[in-house]
Amino acid sequence: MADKYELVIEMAKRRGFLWNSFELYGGTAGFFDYGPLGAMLKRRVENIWRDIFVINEGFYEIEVPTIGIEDIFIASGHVSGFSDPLTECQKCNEAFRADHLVQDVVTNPDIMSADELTEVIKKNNIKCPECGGKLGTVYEFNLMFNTSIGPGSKRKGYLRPETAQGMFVDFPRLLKFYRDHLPFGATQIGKAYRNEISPRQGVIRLREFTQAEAEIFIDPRDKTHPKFTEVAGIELNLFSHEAQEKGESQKMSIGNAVANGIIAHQFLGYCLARTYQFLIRVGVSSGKLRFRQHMKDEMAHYAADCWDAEIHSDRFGWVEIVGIADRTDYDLKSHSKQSGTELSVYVPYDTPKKIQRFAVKPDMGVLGPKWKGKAGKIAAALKALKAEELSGDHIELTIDGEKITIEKEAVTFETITEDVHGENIIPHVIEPSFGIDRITYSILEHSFFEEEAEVEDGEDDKKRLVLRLPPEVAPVQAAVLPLLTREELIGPANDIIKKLRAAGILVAFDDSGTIGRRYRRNDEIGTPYSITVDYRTLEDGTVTIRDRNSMKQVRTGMNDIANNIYDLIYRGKPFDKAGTIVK
RNA sequence: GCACCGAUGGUCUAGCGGCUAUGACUUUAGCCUUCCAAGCUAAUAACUCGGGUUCAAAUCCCGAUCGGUGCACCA
Repeated sequence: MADKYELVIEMAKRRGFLWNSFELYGGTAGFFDYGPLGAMLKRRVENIWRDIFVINEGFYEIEVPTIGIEDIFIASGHVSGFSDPLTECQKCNEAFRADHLVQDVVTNPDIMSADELTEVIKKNNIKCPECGGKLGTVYEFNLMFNTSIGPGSKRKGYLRPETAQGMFVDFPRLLKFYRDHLPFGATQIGKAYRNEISPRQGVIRLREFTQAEAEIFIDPRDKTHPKFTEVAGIELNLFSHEAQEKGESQKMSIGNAVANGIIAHQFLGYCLARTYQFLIRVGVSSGKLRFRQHMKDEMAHYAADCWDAEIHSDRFGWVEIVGIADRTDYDLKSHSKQSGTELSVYVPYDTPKKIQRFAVKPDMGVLGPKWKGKAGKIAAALKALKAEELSGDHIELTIDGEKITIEKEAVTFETITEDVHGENIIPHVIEPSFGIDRITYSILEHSFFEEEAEVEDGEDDKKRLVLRLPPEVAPVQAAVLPLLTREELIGPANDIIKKLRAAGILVAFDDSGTIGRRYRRNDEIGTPYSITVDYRTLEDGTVTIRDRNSMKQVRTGMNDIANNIYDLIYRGKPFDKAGTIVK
């Protein structure tokens, strides 16, 4: 009956990967603690993400407050759009979306306030669709956690529901940092918060979770990627619109998918490829990974194309762990409007363009003294006029409802030809957005194996629990085990520990119980390598290294043990090159 | 948020109105042990919380919390 989720979570709790938060006080749904091993695992996943997106792609990381002011979320649409108007039946207590109930009677319920919706329901005598009962007052349930900034409640604040807005808000600073050149990107790894109505599914649906997001600002006219050829050959499991209608995903190279128009453009394809490489590197199994394209009706209206990386989970089926979207210029435009600041990039042309422009020049020397305070408005109105409107003897204007007549001497106009060297464009945004908690859980589930161990005569079936984590993400990277609990073996073991720690390797010492038990303990938490000190160590200074996956051993010198282990973990050194095979 | 089901050491579990609350595994200390968990000895450790019924509640009732399942929600 126990499914894999149960097995994995049980192990994770017992060994210190994941704990329910606030357990001491009974716990609260939607919150999880990372224990000592879980926190380390998660940190290593984040660091690999940094290696790929920050170091190799050059998208510097920023860090902004997790609390945002109201303006940000008005611009992003979260204040209005991240809430649902609910109404409850007074009789059967069922809750309904008020906007859905009135959509037949009014044209655009989306933009109506709760009060307006209440009014509409009352006027049209709309009843509970379940039992026909009376419906209560409409209220907004917003999924953002809110708070107030400073004493009193004047300044509203919200815990951010995504890290993305931080990068958009800092756009002008980022643009300067990158010296006014497109494309550029910024990333952020941090907490985000959503006050889910009823979170279930353990660590899959959290109220506080960690996102790793990149916002990459590109020229909307050029969505190619200079390094596209590097990834064009990578084959992905694609679940496109068409594939979803057929119900079957297809293997296809990124190059082909872009060429055939399945993926909208190179830049998006490139992000899919790097996402794939990241997920495989941290330990998601490729056979349980697919990229699903959003259907047209599921995509945000502003998005050009959107793909989710999904992993297959034993209990939950296909689960979204990454979203990769072309958000076009939606976010920058919204913040531009809300803040009243232009958010654009000046892009020079290769060769300057000749542009013919009609220019109106009000003579402020005449207008100023005559019209005083109104002169500014008059000048602005004049500039908006066309040639034929300016050519009469008098020009009639209406300023603040007052008719004003301007003599033609007060204004000159001409059509001028000038060189234009470039233009301001609003970049498009490509957004790969990663749910780090879901990825961390996926790794645990995909790495978790229950194996039949060899059984000697007269023994029952034996199970070996092993977490086949990639060495690079394993929280404990090496265990040092004296074969027997004896002083003379513990000495060299401590020397080895010192060397490994100096090389930045997280190492555990364990001398409790039989050697077999200790191997199993380490298998269960995914420790990739165990170093055993035996009596031969005292004779010739060699130790054995045991490989967690194969349970094979090599014997090697303890002098360069740190380099040896480091190469095994980080440089992909094959295990049989680490020493001479034992047996 | 609604409905149904569940909750006992770290983990799994016995209990069915009255016990000093089973047992196993784990863990810890010691013994033994020269390479793949469960040899020996000992120790630590639990009735989710709050009310109620009763002489007496882990056990019955009510509520809360958490977990599971279905519905709703998931920008």
